[in-house]
Amino acid sequence: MAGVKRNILVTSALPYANGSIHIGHLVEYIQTDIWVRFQRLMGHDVLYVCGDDSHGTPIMVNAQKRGIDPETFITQMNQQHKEDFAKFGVAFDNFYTTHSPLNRELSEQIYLRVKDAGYTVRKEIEQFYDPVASTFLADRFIKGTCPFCKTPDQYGDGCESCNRTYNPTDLIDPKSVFSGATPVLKKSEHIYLRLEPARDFLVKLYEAGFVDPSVANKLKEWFAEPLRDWDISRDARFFGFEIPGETGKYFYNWFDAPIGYLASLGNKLGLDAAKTQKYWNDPEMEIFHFIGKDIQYFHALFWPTMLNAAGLRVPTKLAIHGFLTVNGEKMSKSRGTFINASVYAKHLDPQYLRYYFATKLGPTPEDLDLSFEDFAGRINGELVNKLANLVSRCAPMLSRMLEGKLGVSAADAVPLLREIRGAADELAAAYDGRNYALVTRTICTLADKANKYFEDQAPWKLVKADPEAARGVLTAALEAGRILTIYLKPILPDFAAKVEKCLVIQPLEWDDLQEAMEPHAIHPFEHLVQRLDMKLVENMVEESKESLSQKSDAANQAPATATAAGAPQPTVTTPASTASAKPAAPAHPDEEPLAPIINFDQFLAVDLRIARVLTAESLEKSDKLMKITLDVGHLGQRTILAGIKKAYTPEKLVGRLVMFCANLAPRTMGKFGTSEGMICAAGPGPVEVFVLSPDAGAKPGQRVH
RNA sequence: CCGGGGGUAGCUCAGCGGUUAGAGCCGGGGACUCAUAAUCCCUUGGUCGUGGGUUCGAAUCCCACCCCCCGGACCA
Repeated sequence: MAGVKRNILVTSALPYANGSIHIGHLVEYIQTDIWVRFQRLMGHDVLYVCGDDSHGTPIMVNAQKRGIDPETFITQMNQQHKEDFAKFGVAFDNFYTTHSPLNRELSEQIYLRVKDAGYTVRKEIEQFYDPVASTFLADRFIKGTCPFCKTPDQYGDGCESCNRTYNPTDLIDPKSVFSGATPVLKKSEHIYLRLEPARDFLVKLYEAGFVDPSVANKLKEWFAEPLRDWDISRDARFFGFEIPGETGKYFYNWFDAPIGYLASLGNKLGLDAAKTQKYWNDPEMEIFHFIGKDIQYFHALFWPTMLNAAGLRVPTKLAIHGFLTVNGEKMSKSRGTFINASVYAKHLDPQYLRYYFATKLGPTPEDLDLSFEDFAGRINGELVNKLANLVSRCAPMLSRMLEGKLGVSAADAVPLLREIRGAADELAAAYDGRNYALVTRTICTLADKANKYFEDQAPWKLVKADPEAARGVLTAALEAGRILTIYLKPILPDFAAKVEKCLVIQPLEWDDLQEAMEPHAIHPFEHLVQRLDMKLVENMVEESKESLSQKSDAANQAPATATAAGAPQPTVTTPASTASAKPAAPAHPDEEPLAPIINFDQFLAVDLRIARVLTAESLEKSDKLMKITLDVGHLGQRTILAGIKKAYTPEKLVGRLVMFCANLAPRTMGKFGTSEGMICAAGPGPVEVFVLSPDAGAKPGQRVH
């Protein structure tokens, strides 16, 4: 059955050591863990390694905020991550960190070979520089006034008040956080990884099954244009590894992060850098990376290019999953659906989530939804009522009425048991192909049949007339339960352990499904899973809402732009950009914080006016843009492009009075033209937008005071 | 607007060229009492997003359109 013994290295993406693990991340780790447990159950050799992505500016900043050094911070996060994963049964062979001597050595060696192979190029770019501290400044180390809302003291990558993102060059009155000096633009040389030389290699790789065909199609879109070089260096004041042969230059953390897979492997096996690479290169070993679709770029484009250029083998396959939504929407802190792993585990059995995700996971990178209603239905209706019930109704009866002794399966159960055993190959193929939804569906169908068999035989009646016949029925039903437990074991290891204990059998392997149990005595039954009470879900949601107010806990607040973003977080980078790991804030938070206090002069600086909408036109080629002309009385007419298309039709706007900002600098918006001001509206957008109007009597052109 | 995925019973989904379209849950009726009020039987419920086309035959292939989700552009 097991066939040839496989040697497999499996990884999950490295979570970023800047925030806690949440249920979005868990999709990936649970998916991977189930696959690993399945392969082991089949008797294959599997190493499952992972670790934290521990480098980068956000980590520096976060550590600084807490008044600790980055090393201490990432050590704490590493511990927390390990604990969280353990709660969910995610059984890594090793959970390491990219901030380790082995990873440094590997990164240096791989880099030097990539460089020697001609895959790097130096380019000069302009960047802010602190002339007093003599250091280049990453976005996070520049503060200034937000160019949009004028809030002072904002970081160089985005405003915490209005949540808009921008470049540090856009800031008004920028200052270095180190010296307070005004940064100057200074040229800096960055090192880039060239991708174009790897073009043919990559295309062939995709065609050879590196990814599933549906994914390959998407990847090939990138090849329509020349592949742009990837910036892999960061200038000093960076938490990471210095690039060999350079001064003040560090590896961008996305360069050393995937190398962390090798480091974790080598660390597990006690190998040095050279031996780790040799081990990695073993052609007999399969390598599977489980990742989210948000980091396809890195794993399908950069990573194979790096490996190939460095003379290392490329992984066998990328297993890509989609994002998690909760109740059909993105996880939301204010709704309490942004649920941290530790909070979940406090309220609910982690097995529920493993089972539920399994019922939803297929081989494609489709998004999956955690609907609480569906969740409770699955757990109670399938896991408890079907699966657990089968053992739960047999074992106690056997103990109470038949001395707890198993006999020989009743003859009339032969077709049932044959059918259940017959599903083994189909189930194994489904597991191997990551089609867990099919696995659970199939198992449930078989459990239904076993329950029906039990019902038809009515052993509770039979036991009075013919105890031995009843023993045969109970034995058969428990045999069915045992085989189904083998099938479920990768998903529900705890459940399986309890069944093994109750039936007094050795830890189950896939091959054990062939042979029936010998007659023997069983142990008293204990519940395999508790019924799920919706009240517990509500409690969990409540606590998740509360943690929103704990602003002090920066780790919990940190946007999950981890290497392993299992959550519906915005994609952080593009393949061509000089990607900085800046967290992209949601378009509008549900509850915007109060902006800092301004003085009267600052208020006066904003010239708000009343205007009448003359024309309004929805722009065809824009998702949300509307072109509006305003009559502003003595100030003449204005054309404004406003992002309110999803909320308003032209008819609803023409003729009405609105309030708008008249002294905002004109802004060119792509191909759509220039916007001369901004119409005032409230709401989180883009659908919920509410344009403001004055009471009757106001005239176009009047200023709002 | 561009790219990707999807629209099948109230809900979650399977089926992806071949008999009268399926499952689980939910609803309704009944049976049973071993079991975590679980189980078993019966049952209501669908113009398979819309309109064309190809075919002896289409939920399944092709074209157009509508709607939803995910990226992107753009916006905020």
